Amino acid sequence: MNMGTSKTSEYTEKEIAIANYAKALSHPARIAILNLLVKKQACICGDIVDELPLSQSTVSQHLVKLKEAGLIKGDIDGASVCYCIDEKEWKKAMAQMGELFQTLLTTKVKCC
Amino acid sequence: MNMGTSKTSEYTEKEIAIANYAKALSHPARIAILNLLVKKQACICGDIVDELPLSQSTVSQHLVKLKEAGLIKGDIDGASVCYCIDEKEWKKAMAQMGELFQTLLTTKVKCC
DNA sequence: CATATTCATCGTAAAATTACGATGAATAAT
DNA sequence: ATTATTCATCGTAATTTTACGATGAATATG
Repeated sequence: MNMGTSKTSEYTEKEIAIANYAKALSHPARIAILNLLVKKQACICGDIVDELPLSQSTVSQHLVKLKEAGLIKGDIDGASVCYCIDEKEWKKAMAQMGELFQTLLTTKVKCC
Repeated sequence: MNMGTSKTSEYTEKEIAIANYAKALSHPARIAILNLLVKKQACICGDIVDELPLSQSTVSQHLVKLKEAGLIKGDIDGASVCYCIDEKEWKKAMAQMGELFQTLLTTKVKCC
């Protein structure tokens, strides 16, 4: 029995990509950082630390995760660093997530 | 110095809500489950296990997390359970996440 | 040059997440 | 009634995440 077994051994690229973006957004501190970057309408740096209930090193780690996910970029500007939304990458991210959202929103569910 | 200290001791409700939704989506298995629920256009149950590279108990745990986040619902149907997208809750979730996305997309960043 | 500021990184500890097998409860089938 | 199927939960181990202080590199300021 069980001839047509189709247990996948991996996930699709898309699934992994979306999960990674979601992971980058899965902590309130990182959402707060993104909001700060927009609200201040300027590339703040250590100011982020002042606005969050976290130490400098912890904030730095969150910034690394946002950078790794490609959601923000940080340019060195003298002694300080200028962080801001990476518009181009952000759009790519949102396009991928939006695709999933749209599918789930528009597909008519007819059960339960 | 530092008179106007405004280090927040907490995050906003919105930040926490968005982070929670993102956390629910932060694992490829859970993205795959959502896609399966849509693709099959029917409330599958243990079939999910056959399609994923995970054990039954692990899949069950992922389903719990999706349920806790309010993204899916599961109705008991005899011996099996019928899972499907919770349309109403899903729309609420997407509205909240979409709000953040829109803000970050439309706000003109003028730095870096 | 000496000192201060800004930020990243290292080491470490605590907590959360992920995954599995084993077990059990509930319903269905024989 | 017995047996099989479906799913949740428990216990546990391995890994990842979160957070902090300490330290260090780089630039700016005195």
